[in-house]
Amino acid sequence: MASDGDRGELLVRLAELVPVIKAVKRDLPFPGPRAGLSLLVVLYRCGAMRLGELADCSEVDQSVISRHVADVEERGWVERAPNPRDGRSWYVRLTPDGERVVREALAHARHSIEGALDGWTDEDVAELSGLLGRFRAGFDAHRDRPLHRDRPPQPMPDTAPVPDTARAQTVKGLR
Amino acid sequence: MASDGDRGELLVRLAELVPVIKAVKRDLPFPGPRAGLSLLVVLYRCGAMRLGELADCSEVDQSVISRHVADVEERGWVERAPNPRDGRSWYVRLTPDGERVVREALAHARHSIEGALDGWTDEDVAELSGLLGRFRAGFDAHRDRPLHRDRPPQPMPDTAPVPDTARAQTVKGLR
DNA sequence: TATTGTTATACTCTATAACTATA
DNA sequence: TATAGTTATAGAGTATAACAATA
Repeated sequence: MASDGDRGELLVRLAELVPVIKAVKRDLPFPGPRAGLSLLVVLYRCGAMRLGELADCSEVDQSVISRHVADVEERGWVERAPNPRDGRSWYVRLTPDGERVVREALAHARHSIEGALDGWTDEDVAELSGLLGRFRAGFDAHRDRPLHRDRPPQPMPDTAPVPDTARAQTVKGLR
Repeated sequence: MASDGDRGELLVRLAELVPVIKAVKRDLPFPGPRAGLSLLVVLYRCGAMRLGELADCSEVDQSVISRHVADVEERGWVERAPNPRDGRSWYVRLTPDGERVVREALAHARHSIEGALDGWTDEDVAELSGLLGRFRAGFDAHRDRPLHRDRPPQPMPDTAPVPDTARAQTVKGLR
């Protein structure tokens, strides 16, 4: 088991990562609120999911996700499909345009951290990625409500996406 | 040099750390706004510094730091001392009470990530800490305005801390 | 004229609580 | 009765711009 001092050192290293992530995120040429991007990345990695799952993965309240999804939906980056097995919930998935936006943002961010990896070997980078993944998995495993990043993509219901106008009606209870 | 795919993987691992940090921070029994805590941790690690330096380290605007410092100062966790070599600037340093608050917060956070490190050896943890430190240093080195985490503690001017009432006067220009 | 720090203002992000609809 | 999602509201966090004091 890792000693207390070692854990303390790791904790501070993680804390010191926050300004770095903040800087990388700020420099992104992302059109629209940055919070929407985090949501798109989750969908890009894990596939379509319900809003509540999206909230859990993002560690924010459902009400927050609800607004952000509405925002990126208006921008045409995600679309909804009703859950045929539960009329209360929606599936959210990336549109092709949304996937393009995510790819571009990730490519830019990759460029931002490029300099930080000067002199790193492929093995060094893989080692860090692996340890971070292990840490994240361990954290999820010991959590009441895991962030379940490794949740396998749920099967999408084979229904057509719901156009915005039609959805506005169903939201008002006319479904 | 690390390949593009490896860097992309690392990037996503870093992004996936954000909800973890968010969760740990949320659970802290910290009295007062969480933003103030980040500031205290920087002072705890790097020692006394000016507000502008604090802003750089925290990757936020000076105006933001100005407000947060005023807040934690009111709570008695930091104190200011005038810079004898430059009448425009202040040094900010932790009070004993502020240091206690930081230690308690860090101890609690250490406990929060304990479970995530189940089965880790001291070497594993040290390896991750080391790689993160190296990454951070590399990022700083390639930045226009580095976050200079490793900035050595500046010598504190040997003046007495400025009481709140006295400072209110100097702020109004009566120094 | 440039820089340090403060303040006014507005915008983004977030949580809480009340609500609708469905299970 | 419980759960998924929405909306109203308020609070926290932030950046921009204008400002005062000092270099």
